Amino acid sequence: MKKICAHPHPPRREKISDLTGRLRRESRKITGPRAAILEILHAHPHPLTNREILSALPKSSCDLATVYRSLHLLEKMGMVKRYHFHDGAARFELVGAGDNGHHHHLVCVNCAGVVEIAECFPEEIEKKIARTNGFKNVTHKLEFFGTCPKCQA
Amino acid sequence: MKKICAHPHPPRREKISDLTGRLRRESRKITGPRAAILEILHAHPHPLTNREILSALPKSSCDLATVYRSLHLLEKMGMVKRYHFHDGAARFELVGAGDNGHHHHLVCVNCAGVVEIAECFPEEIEKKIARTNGFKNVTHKLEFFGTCPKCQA
DNA sequence: CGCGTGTTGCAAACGATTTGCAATTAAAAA
DNA sequence: TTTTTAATTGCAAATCGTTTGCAACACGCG
Repeated sequence: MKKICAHPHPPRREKISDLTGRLRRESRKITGPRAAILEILHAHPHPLTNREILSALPKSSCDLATVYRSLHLLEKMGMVKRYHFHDGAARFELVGAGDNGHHHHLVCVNCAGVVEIAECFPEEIEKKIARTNGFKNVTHKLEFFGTCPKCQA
Repeated sequence: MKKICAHPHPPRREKISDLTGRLRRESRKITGPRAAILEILHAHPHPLTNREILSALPKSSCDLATVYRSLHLLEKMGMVKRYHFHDGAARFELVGAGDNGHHHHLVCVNCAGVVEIAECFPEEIEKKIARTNGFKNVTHKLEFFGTCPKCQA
């Protein structure tokens, strides 16, 4: 119920120094907690909850509130993306430098294991939907749910 | 920030008596609160939060906890479907009798107005995703977000 | 090295949702 | 219709994820 299933990974990765550089450029401080959080996000290429990040952090590096605040900041700067899976908790994943981070996941409803999915909702159809309804700046949230191989007992 | 935008509606509708019948068949009681909640869901063909349902109910028909419990029951019986839009609150929408209720929404990020969307994620691609990753019983959650005509100031 | 502003820890506040329990009531049984 | 019984409700307290006020603190510029 807690393990992570198989998950092939895209090659986009960014050096930690690049990450901190982005922070510095916006006159934000590179504090201990932030550096540690970036390390964790960098090491776990899956959406993580605030609590998961906290417990992955070296021996009480910081307070849970700081994790929340850091992720807000990173999200506002476009460095992480927020996801919502089955439970109520928000999850965050690092976004590559050039990358806009838009992609989807296939989540196991049993063990919560995550696989990144390359496929996306067809752009032309999304445009048509926007046009038909007179909406602007239309985007989408899309996640797949199912039972992973290991959990098909 | 609170009004509902335009929203064409599919013809699927079910008589209240059919709804209560479904309850009765599972030896659940047709109580005042439940009947009232079904009325509201039937009258508002959009996903509603528990709180919205409560305040739409005739003059304190019941407690908020009862709304929560009723919607859990209805969800478990497959009579309503749960959605998550931008804010943290769950929203529920009645599911037609034959219908499995699977459809998506286009939500205005400004006024929270909702439009039902007929389009769905291509089934063959979903099947391919499931096959490729060895997952079973794969479904998806898909919602569109954008700015509705009225909110494009 | 000292200062000023961005940051943090802590605890309290919050909003959504859940739950224990005793009182209530719809529906089956008599 | 009355009785019986199990489902249901109200209320308040408990949870959970998340946010925030505030005083203490620490980057990093000069």
